[in-house]
Amino acid sequence: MAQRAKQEQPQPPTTPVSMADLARELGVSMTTISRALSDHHSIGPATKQKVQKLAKKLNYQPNHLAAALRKGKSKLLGVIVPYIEGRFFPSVVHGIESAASKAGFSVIICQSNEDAAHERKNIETLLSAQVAGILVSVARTTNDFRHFEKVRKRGIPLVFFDRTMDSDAVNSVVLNDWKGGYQSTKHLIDQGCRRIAHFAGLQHLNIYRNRRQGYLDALHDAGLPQDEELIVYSDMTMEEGAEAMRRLLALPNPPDAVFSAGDSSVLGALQEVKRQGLRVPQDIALAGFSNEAFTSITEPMLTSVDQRCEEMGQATVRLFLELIDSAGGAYTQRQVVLQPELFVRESSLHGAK
Amino acid sequence: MAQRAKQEQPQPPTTPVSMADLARELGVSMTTISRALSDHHSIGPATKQKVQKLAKKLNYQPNHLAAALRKGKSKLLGVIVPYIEGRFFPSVVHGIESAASKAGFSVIICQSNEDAAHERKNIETLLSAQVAGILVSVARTTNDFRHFEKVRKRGIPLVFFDRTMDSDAVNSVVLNDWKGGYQSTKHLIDQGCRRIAHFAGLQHLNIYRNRRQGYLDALHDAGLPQDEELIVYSDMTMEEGAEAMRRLLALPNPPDAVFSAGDSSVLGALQEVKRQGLRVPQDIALAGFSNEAFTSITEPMLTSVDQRCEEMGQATVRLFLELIDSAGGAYTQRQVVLQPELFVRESSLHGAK
DNA sequence: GAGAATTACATAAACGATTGTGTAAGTCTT
DNA sequence: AAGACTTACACAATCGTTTATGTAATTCTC
Repeated sequence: MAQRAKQEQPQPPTTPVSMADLARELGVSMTTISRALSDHHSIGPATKQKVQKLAKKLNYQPNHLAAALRKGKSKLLGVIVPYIEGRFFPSVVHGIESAASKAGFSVIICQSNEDAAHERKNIETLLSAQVAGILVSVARTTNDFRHFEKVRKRGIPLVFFDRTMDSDAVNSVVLNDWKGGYQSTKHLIDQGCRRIAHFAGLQHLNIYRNRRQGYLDALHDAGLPQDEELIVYSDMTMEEGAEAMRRLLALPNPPDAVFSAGDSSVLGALQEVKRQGLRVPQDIALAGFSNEAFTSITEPMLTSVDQRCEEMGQATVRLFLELIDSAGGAYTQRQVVLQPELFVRESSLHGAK
Repeated sequence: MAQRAKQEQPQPPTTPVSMADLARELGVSMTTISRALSDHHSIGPATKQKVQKLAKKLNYQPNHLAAALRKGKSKLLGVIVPYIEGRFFPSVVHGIESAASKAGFSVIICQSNEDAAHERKNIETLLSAQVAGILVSVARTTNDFRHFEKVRKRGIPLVFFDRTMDSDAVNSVVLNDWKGGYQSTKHLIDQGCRRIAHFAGLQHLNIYRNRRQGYLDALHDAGLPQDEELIVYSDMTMEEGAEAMRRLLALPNPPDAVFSAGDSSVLGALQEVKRQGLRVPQDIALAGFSNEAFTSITEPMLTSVDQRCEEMGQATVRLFLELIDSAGGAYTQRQVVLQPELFVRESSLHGAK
């Protein structure tokens, strides 16, 4: 049967040129092509020139998949975050992407949605994509860490950032959350506050546990009592912050300040305080954590601890790069700790009333 | 809690089991393994069972790279955004990742940093990673679109979202920005405003051009004059918003409202208005665009147009999936238009003064 | 019960790059 | 001038899948 002329085919997809094409064109072997392109010493400068010129001319695009398959390692970097919203994770991802891209890596993003099972799935996905490494901030619900063990067994660099495991046997990049809590609380004390409450997050996450400990230690160092009645545990949403504030203000002996481990909850608290006709910081001083964008547009502006989001992303990538460089010593585990920065704003400045 | 300080052996990385391993174990060919795992009809149910059971038992993880190499198409989806900050792009990416992941695709994120050259690089990177498709929101500086042409030539689905090309010959998912501008402006008119200014973005981007046109058309339909003096073009940062507001308020005949194509600039404007001792919305009503998180925590809260960020991400993935399904008709280009939603808040409500 | 269709599997060639090994020539050493 | 290097390249195996093409055995059709 005669084949009908395929007339107005909008354009058959052009297949990209391969190394074989270049080799044929120049009458040399594929070895030569491969080595010329990767600047191998065993290829003469003249040949290299020729090959590279032809590659430009034919617009040769290396197939990274093929290379990755052969070499067993791709130029892909897996990242798992609980979600991509708010200020923190988008900024960290921003930092990761920038640094990774500079080092020639592409990043694959996965969301765990704060779910441990989903996180396990993500690990599988990334492993079967043959990523060169995995950067992860663990989901809130993760309490079993065996899926991470598997990554290590495969010899693939694993770096935790921000939310990590309680172990020295991991690579991690974290903020000195303790210090953030300490500084913030000490600042409130310095402003004359004596009864400082704390909005605490879920205590199985290292970050919230450390912030709380910093708070407690600052109180202790100042000779102030530690009153569990003044610590409110929650997910620290705006609503929960407002609710917590209501509860605290109703105490017979209400606090004169709040240090919150999150910004949303302190925002809720601020609104509640204003709703009750009280003044910030005169009646109650406020300090938060995360330095969210909105902290500088509330009235009064909110004091908060900056988490160095972008630096954290970059540091995480740097650590990853170190790990693949030192293939031999890859089993030494390193912890990088970033220093927080306290941004003092109106909500805690008694002098600026 | 017991500290597991066990000295870790530098265990040699275990190599993952391959189909060959399964085949050897069962004494069948790799063909059988491959087909059993992909549920091919030519494999008997008993054999399928056996293979799948062994795969589970040995914890077989398919090497997607190899499959992708062979099939010429991977399960990777490339995404190029100008940056990952603020509300819009993180949310869209969030939507994209969720939808893609549901369809079995992993997403590779690239940032163009608003730079056309960088964007070209991103395209190369994604192509050589053999992605199955590319979703892109073009950089502000892009005015040459040839690099996108190359993607089409390769037969790889390309979908623009939000910021697109001026052409029907593309697949795109956009917001009805015109309508957002129109609704917003009409709302201000309905509130009694008669001299409405506009903060306009760079006019070579479709989104800002359309918002401006919506604004103009609403004025026209209401029989109001269009006064170029009241349109301020800028990058719409907070500072530029404040500056623009200053300029407008200094006019002999200042406006009684501002419709801004962005939220940051309207926030700057709000602060400037308050600084000058004027009241919002009584002296000047304000409306923005993007429905940023901060719009509901300013005082007064800011009216703004919601861009359906997450829906946009999901719709973009859906369109991509349609394209790869209908491999034949992949050349028909589709435009999906999402409808904006105006969130009316205090900054524009004269009745609620 | 002969031919067609279906079932159930195997063989082997891809996909596109990397790389250990082999082999000529040319250069250097002594 | 003989052995030791170095230079410059080719051969062919390899990474882990997919898949076109067999090839028997079984079942179905009329």
